[in-house]
Amino acid sequence: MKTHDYPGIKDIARLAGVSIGTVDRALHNRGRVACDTKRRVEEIARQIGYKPNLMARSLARKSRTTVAILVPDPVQDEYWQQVWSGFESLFSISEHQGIYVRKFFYSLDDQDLFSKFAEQIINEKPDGLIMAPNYPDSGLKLFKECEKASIPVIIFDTNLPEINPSCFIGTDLYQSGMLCAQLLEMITHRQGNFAIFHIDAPLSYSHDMLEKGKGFNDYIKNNNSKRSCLSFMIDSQHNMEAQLDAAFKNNVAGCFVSTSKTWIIGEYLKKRKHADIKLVGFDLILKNIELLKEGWIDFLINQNPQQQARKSLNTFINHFAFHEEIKADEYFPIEIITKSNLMSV
Amino acid sequence: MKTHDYPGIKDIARLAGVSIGTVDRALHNRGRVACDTKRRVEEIARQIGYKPNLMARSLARKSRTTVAILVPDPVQDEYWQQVWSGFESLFSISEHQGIYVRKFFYSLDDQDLFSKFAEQIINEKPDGLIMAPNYPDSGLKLFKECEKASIPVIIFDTNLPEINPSCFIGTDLYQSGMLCAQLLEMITHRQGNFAIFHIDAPLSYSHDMLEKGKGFNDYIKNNNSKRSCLSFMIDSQHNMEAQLDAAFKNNVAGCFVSTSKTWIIGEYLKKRKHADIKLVGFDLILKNIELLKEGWIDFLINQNPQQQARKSLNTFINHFAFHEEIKADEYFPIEIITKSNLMSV
DNA sequence: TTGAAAGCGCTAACAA
DNA sequence: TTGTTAGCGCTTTCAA
Repeated sequence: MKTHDYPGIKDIARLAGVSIGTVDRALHNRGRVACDTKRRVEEIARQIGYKPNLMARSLARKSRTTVAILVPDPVQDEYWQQVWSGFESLFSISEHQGIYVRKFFYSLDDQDLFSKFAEQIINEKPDGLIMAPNYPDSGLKLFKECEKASIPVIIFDTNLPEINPSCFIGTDLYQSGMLCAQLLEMITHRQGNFAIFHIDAPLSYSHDMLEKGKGFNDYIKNNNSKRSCLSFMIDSQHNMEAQLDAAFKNNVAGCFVSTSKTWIIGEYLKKRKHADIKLVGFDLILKNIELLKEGWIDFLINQNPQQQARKSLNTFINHFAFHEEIKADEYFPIEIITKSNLMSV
Repeated sequence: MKTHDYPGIKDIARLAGVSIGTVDRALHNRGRVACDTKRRVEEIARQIGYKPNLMARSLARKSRTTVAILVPDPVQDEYWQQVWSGFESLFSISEHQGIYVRKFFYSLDDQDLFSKFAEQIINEKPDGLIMAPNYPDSGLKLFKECEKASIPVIIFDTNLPEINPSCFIGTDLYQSGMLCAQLLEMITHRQGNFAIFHIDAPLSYSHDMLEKGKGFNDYIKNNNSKRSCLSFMIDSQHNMEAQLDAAFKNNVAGCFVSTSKTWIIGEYLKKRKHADIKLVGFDLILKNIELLKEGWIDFLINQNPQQQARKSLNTFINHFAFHEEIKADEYFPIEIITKSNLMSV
């Protein structure tokens, strides 16, 4: 370890012939500094290439920051589990920077809980909020109240289109629908139609599904495909097989599932031995991975839940600890996963 | 900002009835502490959930760390430019943590320079080294000397198979060859052979190319494809078109290029209007991206140069600043890029 | 408008 | 084996 010394506020003070207190005030526009000294100090700081030591700064400031995270309960499903593990992976670093996380887990079928937490968050006045607005109305309301309280908000996973500019971190749903269409088109050799399956659409997901479906449809329409797209809403709780049997009567050559429930169609294809029907869908959850390996699912789109989560929290770390600005929307790469690149994820 | 107070070393001292000096020694096994007090202090620390304040620690230690980075010159090509921009993106953070980077750029066709830098690095004794061992022999030698000097080394981008265990950060070349074969197989509808192109193989890249080619070949062999694989070494400087014309006489239905020079084949296909020949290759460089958009390249494999670089430097940041262990080999996800997910990267 | 000084939580040198 | 103390570079309060 070398002791590579950088100029500090003390050096500036010496060179400018003032005290460190004055330097501090001059550099931070805290007023009460003669215009003249201020200029001199700034000039010297620039000349010697002064960079504040941020560790010392936050030590001295003794500032502790709270970031609230409002997301679906990870015990509920694997996708949100992956999200949470992404957040967790940064907790040690964030705490080292004096940034503490307050978590709020709502249920995907309990809008009231979401609203209750929204209220609680407003009351607790955190320094930042990361939220997955699965309930767009309540989400929008919370966003606006945070705005009023000037609490920065990162919108996570699903965007709120009403807000502009916002800071969204997630994937472009429409685009990922297009991508699935392209892939399906590329790998489907035989003639036939494409089927879009929306499985078990709860209120809190319907927006996502439709957006993806739209992307899929538009790609097919705009790329002079000879195929038609048929959409099916499937309720996996009641008579699912009958619903699927009916759907597959339409000469289906390729399927697109708009959610992680891709495995439901995969298992159906396996059971019915439809080896020549292609299937693409979403998310690297265990059941999907299994079917991908076996060849019943051809492509999975990975929305990169861990990384999205890390990026979100990291944005706040950089903001609060390093005073970087929070940039506007950041769309995440849409990852294509197939048998051969699965293990590398 | 709230002032959420955490227990510190002072609290432990008070509770244990000793001085903070003793607590410090007890917690850091610096010896010279009665076995008894040590246990007591540790117990109390555990009970009150003591976590050291790392900012204060590094401030007090005043330790400055140097990490050497030995990579090809970014002005030479776009791929290494992307790598370097990945490193750069962490410089502000790393400096905040007292970690300073010393850079060494060698040329891809100048082994001597690599060796010269290797020597220089050994002399300067940095606290860590990140190197892309494009010249395996010299690279291996440097690695061993660092080992002797107990300087941790991260092997970047290309692995040195002789070293085990090492800390490699990059993609699995063999696996990415397999992936390309799978993709090509999926999208090639018509009959015909697959051509593997190794373009302008300098000494410093041949290992990579061969490894990818092997993966490609093995996939085709082991997945009862009816196709054969033909390998071609192309020298783009002399009579390239003739070489390619000769190659394409072999009823080629799909092409695989083992490097970023995929665009060379793409441009050839475009010129000869071979719209029905599929093409997959590597790296998101501008010329490739253009041809991907136009449809002359079907898939590109992204080795994620920026992210690999970030990960490498980040590993050292976590090591030196947060005292995390450096984990063994870390293979990076192999990203599949096609027209529809291109902009999201 | 300025300077002096205390202290953030920890390390490390020195004294006891 | 232990306690004391002087910093690390910066912020902030108080007095001048």
